[in-house]
Amino acid sequence: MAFETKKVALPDAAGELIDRTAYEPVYVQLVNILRRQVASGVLRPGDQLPSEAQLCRRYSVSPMTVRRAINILVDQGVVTAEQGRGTFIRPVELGTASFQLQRLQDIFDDEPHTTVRLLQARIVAADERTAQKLQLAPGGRVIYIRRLILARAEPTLCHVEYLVYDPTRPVVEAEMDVTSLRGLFGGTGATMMKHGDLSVEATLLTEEEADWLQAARPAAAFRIEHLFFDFDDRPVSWGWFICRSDRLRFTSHIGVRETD
Amino acid sequence: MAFETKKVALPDAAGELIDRTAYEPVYVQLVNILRRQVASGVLRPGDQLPSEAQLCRRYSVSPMTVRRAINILVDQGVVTAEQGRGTFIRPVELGTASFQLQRLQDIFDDEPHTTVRLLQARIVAADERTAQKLQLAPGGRVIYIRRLILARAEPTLCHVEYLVYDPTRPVVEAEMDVTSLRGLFGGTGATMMKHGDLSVEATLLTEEEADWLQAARPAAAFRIEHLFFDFDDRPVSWGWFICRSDRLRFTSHIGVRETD
DNA sequence: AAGTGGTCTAGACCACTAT
DNA sequence: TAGTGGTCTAGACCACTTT
Repeated sequence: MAFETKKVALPDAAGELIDRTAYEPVYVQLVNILRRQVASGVLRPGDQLPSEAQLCRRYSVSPMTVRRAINILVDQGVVTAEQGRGTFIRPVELGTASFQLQRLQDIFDDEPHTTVRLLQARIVAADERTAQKLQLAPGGRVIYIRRLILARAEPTLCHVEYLVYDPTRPVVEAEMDVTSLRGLFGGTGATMMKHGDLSVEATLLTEEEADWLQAARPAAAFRIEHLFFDFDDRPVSWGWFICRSDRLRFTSHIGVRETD
Repeated sequence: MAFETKKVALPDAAGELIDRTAYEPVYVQLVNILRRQVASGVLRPGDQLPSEAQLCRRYSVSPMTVRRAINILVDQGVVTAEQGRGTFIRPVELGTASFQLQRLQDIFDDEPHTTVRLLQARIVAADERTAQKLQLAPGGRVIYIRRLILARAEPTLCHVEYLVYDPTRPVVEAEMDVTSLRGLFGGTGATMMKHGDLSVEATLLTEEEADWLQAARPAAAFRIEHLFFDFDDRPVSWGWFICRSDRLRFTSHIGVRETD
């Protein structure tokens, strides 16, 4: 039984050839051939790949093309290449899993079904924590903004943001399009940020937040904090999103599937 | 004033050359030169990079080497290349942020300071949800394991796991090294898993969990669920980690710094 | 000494976009 | 038509590991 499946699997995987007439580039075909061998179990963690010279002959491609394919597999975390020794299939590791914040962005980008409601917006003196984050003198002025984001009419996200208030900085005006998150994270706003730091925590909803998000307390939520800097590396925006956990889930996959 | 900084910045960034005697490969040097131009603001979102031919002449390198450098910048999300048009600096986007589960793995890997305490381990009949996840007939047998992980003597993580109980599968014995998480996620265990699915949620601690983690209720925590498959694509392990949010934080960065 | 991966060259040809 | 990125070749030379 086990023998039968092997008899079928091996020639299939080992017998693949490059199709020079195909739309897919050769190096992509080679990546997929090797990925399939890992995904099907022909190649297992710890196994050594054929050497680059062997792969050149086996698939009738030039060394550079083989190297390109292998570099991609290295980037994808499928194999590790060790100079002088060889290239080996990597075992699956829990730590390699990664979660994309794209899931949050998707909510904003689902335009016709997403609306932003302005809850508060006013100029205030920064408290100690805010002043420290935005590198302001204590009591410096900031724009305090509180937004509620509704996805398909369901309250989904709270957003609290503190913006440096400085009339000489043009960024302020762009940000003041307060009922559009795209202003901040999609279009023009993004081009005014050089970089930013982000962190994700689990937190309890406050009474106020639960009220806005129409959730019963106690309830757990994601807290996604952000700190953005302009092109002079000065902080311009500090704040956080609060998102009900049942409205946002981060998923990931480790190990090799046929294709990505 | 603004003119002065420009006078200093431009020749600095534009005047860099490749050092052929350096230990760093040429393509890495070129990546870093271009990254510095983005990080310093010489190149801004939307700006077009010099063409590949221009870069070849400018830095006296071959086309393949320039292409390699640019491909790396594309992979890093710094630029986008559009055939026939040119290569352009990408604006910073929130959605590109990614969080690595390595932060969790680090806790396990900090060996001398991490201990695993077995709370429960027994063979039980799978409930409906477990049977569905592990693709078992209702009432099929599973090994139920509950562990507490202490990092530097502090209770940090709970782990609940259901393993398919099948004496014909060798994986079971390897897993039964119940007081070592490395068995599952570091060494031998990992080589028996072909792939797995993971998800992260925010959740409330149950009474039992709060007790074990020595936390006051109500408290928020991360819930990291996992489902692992063997080389025949059969599920072998389903479970989840519960981690106090104050003991685990996921951080990320978007935009370009001098180097990664 | 033989075999491995790592870098780099100097082109060629193609597909696409703009003018 | 000119300029752009995209692919691919057939080598060369180097650094490293193993035998």
